[in-house]
Amino acid sequence: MILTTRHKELIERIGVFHEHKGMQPLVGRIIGLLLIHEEGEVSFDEIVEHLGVSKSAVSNALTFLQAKDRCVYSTRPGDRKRYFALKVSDWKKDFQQELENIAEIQKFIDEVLEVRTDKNPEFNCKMIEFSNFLAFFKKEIPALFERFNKIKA
Amino acid sequence: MILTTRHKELIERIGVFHEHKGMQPLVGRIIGLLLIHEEGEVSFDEIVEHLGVSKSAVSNALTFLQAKDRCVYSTRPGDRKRYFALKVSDWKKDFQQELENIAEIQKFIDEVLEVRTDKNPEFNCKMIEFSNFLAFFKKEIPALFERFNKIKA
DNA sequence: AACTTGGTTCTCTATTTGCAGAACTAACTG
DNA sequence: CAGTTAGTTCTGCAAATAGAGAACCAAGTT
Repeated sequence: MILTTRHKELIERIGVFHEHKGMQPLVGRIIGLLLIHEEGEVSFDEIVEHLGVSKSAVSNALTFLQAKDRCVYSTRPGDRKRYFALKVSDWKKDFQQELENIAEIQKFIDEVLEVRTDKNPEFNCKMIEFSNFLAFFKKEIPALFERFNKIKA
Repeated sequence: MILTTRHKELIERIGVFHEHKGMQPLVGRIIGLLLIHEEGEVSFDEIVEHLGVSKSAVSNALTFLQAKDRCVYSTRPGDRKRYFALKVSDWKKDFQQELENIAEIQKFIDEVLEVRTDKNPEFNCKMIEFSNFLAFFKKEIPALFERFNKIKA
């Protein structure tokens, strides 16, 4: 597959988006490439060539993506190459994970409430409300997916 | 206010939590301190002392927090010091912002769909479903807050 | 006007990060 | 078993980051 300027530019933007989420640059670029590549499966050296980076960098980035369960490879009979693909099927799981992650702050809020005195009841009150909201939010996550499945059907 | 080991350890953990979100270390620690400090308002040099860091580092971190609208300071008559506090009142806005941020990926998904051929319809199909879900999710965010307000009342 | 206080800005440095390139391994190939 | 292919691991470096410390500024004090 030949990448146009538009493809390349989109890969870069997907890359920086993921950088903002804390991923290292190349990891984000690879996600972009795997999203854009028409076959969805891209060999190791295609990644090296399309992104113009070293084999070592690609190897490390792919190891990371696989460890995070965001990427898998398949092989073909009579071909030693590995063909890497995103686990797009898992987007629900991933998204749910992200939602749960941002609600993680509740643990800290609750710990903070344990150690706080009642010198500033207004502050404490706000924190309690936030904690309650986060608890509510966590409970709502599965319901959200159910409602989506319902309207889709 | 005297910080116990438990306080300090909690501040550190809140710090690393925020580091994982891409903030620089000291910024996360300051958030922790402002959460834990019983008055909720902490002077510049109290921050310096409690966290054992330089004035310059604190100055930069506070500038950042204020720019991100996560922190404000107030002053007191006859006292030149600034007393810094988290904008805890804004937690709803902040949380909503975070939710919208993670749904930002939809823009990229849609752009990707524009440039993809139909060589892998299964892949495309998954992506379309994901995009639909994200659109649904964005619409649901305000409703979520409304429902919370209702059960709270 | 010199001194203090409260904070900012500038310069420099230690650490960390992200990657290149080379050396290496493992499996196949002639 | 020498050579190729596919990818990994190791070593080293350039750039980015985070923060220290000093110089600095602005406002009040003596």
